Amino acid sequence: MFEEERKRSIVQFVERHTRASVQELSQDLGVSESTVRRDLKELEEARLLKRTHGGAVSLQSVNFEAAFPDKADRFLEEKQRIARKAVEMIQEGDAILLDGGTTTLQIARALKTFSNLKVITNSMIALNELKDCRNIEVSITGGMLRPDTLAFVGPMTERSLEMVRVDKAFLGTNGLDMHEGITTPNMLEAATKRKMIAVAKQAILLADHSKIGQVSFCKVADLQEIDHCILDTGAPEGFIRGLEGLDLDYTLV
Amino acid sequence: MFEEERKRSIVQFVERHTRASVQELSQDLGVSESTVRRDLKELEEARLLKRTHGGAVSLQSVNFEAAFPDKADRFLEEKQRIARKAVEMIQEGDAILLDGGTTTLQIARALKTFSNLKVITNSMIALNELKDCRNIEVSITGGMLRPDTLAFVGPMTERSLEMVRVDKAFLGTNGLDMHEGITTPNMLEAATKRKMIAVAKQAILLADHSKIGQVSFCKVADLQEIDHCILDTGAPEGFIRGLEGLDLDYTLV
DNA sequence: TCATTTATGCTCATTTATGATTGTAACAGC
DNA sequence: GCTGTTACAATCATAAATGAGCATAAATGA
Repeated sequence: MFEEERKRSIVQFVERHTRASVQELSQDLGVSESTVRRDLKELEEARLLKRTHGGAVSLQSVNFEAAFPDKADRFLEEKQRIARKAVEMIQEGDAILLDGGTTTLQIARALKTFSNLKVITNSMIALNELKDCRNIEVSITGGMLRPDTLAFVGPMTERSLEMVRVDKAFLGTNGLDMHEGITTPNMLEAATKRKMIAVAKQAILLADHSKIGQVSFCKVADLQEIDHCILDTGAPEGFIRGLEGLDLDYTLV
Repeated sequence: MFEEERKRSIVQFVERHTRASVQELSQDLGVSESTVRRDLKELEEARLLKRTHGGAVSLQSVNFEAAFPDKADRFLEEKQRIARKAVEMIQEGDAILLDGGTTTLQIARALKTFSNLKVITNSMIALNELKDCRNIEVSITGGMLRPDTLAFVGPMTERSLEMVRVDKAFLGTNGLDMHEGITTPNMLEAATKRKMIAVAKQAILLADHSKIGQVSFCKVADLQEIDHCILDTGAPEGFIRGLEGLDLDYTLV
C-alpha cells in the first residue's frame, strides 16, 4: 500500500468512526506506530483530521454514542465481575453470541483484547461497542428494534439465529427462579433467548443477585437447559444449594 | 508500442485499479522502470494521475469510498435535495427499505415527521438516526458489519431480506453508468443491493451527479431494473437523454 | 549515407519511507 | 499530588525508490 493510499484510509477510518487510535491504525494498516504518527501529523497539517493523545478524531465529529448511563446501572460492580469471569471462559478463535442487556455489554467492552473472535449479537449497544475492533468479526442478528432495550427481536432475529452455530452464548435475564426458571417481561425477547440457547454449544447465563427469586411474565427456559451460570457472591445460599441439587455448573464471583 | 499508447495504458490501468506500482507497470508494459517513472512524471504534470512513492494512484478513485474526508459534505446540498424528493414519494403506512450510504442517511433524518412507517435498513448509521423515533417501526437486516461503511452485508443480510416485502427501496450507489449500470466496489454490498431490488415493489435509485459515468468493481444491476431514479440537476445532458431512451422514470431536483 | 535527434535502458549516488530505539511528556489511577 | 503507565517526538539505521547521467539503439532528416 502506498503512502497516499494509507493516508486516505486513515482519513476514511477516522471519518467513519469519528475517532481512531494509533494502535488501531497501526495494526489495521500493518505499519509501525511511528508511521501512523507521521501520517497523522501530516494529515492534521492538511486539516483533514484532528490529532489527540493516542490517536485522532474527525473534525466534524458526528458522535453517535448509544447513551447508556453507566451510573444508572445498578450492581455495576457485580456485573463487571461477572463479565470478567465470562471473558475468561472465551478462547481465541471462538464464535460467541451476546445477548442484550447491561451485563453482556460489560463483556463486549472486555473483548477488545482478543485478536481472533467472531461475535454475534442482537444488542445495538454491544454492537456499538465492538464496531471499531477490526480483529473481531462482528455480526448482528436482524430484527425489529425494541427502543427501550435497544435490542433486536422478532421473527427476523430468530431466522438470523437459525443460520449460525456458536461455541458459547452469553445470556442475560430479568428473572431467575429455582422453580419458574429463566423469565423476561417480553414475549419476543423470550423467544429470541430460547433460540440463542438452541444454537449454542454452551449456553452461559449471567445474573447478578438482584435477579434471583424474580419471576417475570414470559418463560425463556428451565434452569436445566443452561450449561453454566455465573452469579455474584450476593446470591442467596438457598439458591446456590438449589443449583447444586440440579447438578448445574455455576461460578460465583 | 508507442509512447503515447503506453501513457494512455498507464492512465487507464491506474483508473481501473485506482493504483499501480512502478514494478507492476514496468512488467505489464514490457519497459524499464526508468521509462515508467519518466511517464508517470509527465502524466502527473498533465494532471492525469497522482504520483506516490512506488507508483501512482488515481486522482478520483471511485473504489476508495470517501477517499476525501469532505465527501460526506461534498455534495451534501444535492443529497439533501435528492432525499427531500425521496421522502415526498413515501406515504404514511409504507414499508420502506433504506440502503447504506450518505444519501440515504439524509432520508433517515427526514423521516421523523411520519407517524406510521416501517423502516428496514442495513445501515448502522441510519439505524442510529431512527432509533429514537417511537412512531417508526425500525428493523435491521442481520449480517456482518463492514467496518468502513458501517453497513451490514453477507448471507445473513440476504436471508433477512428474503423475509420481507417492502413498498419502496431507496438505494445508493458508487457508480452509475449508461452501459455498465449500477456498480459498487464491494462484492457483498453488491449482492445485498441486488436482493434489495428484488424484495421491493418499487426500487428507487438515488445518485448525485458525481456518481454518473463512474464505474466501480462490482455490478449491482442494469439501469432497467430500477423503477425510478432521483438525480440532481448537475447530471449531464447525455445521461438524461440516455435515461429517456431507456424509458426509465426519473426526477431531477 | 551519415549526422542528429529521440527514446529507452542501465548504473549509481541521492533521497525517501519506514521501523526501531530512547529520553521526555502526558495521562490515569490511587 | 504522586507514581506508574502509556504516548510522544527526535534520532538513527536501513532498505527501497528515485533521478541524473551516460550508453545504446532506433528514428529522423539533410
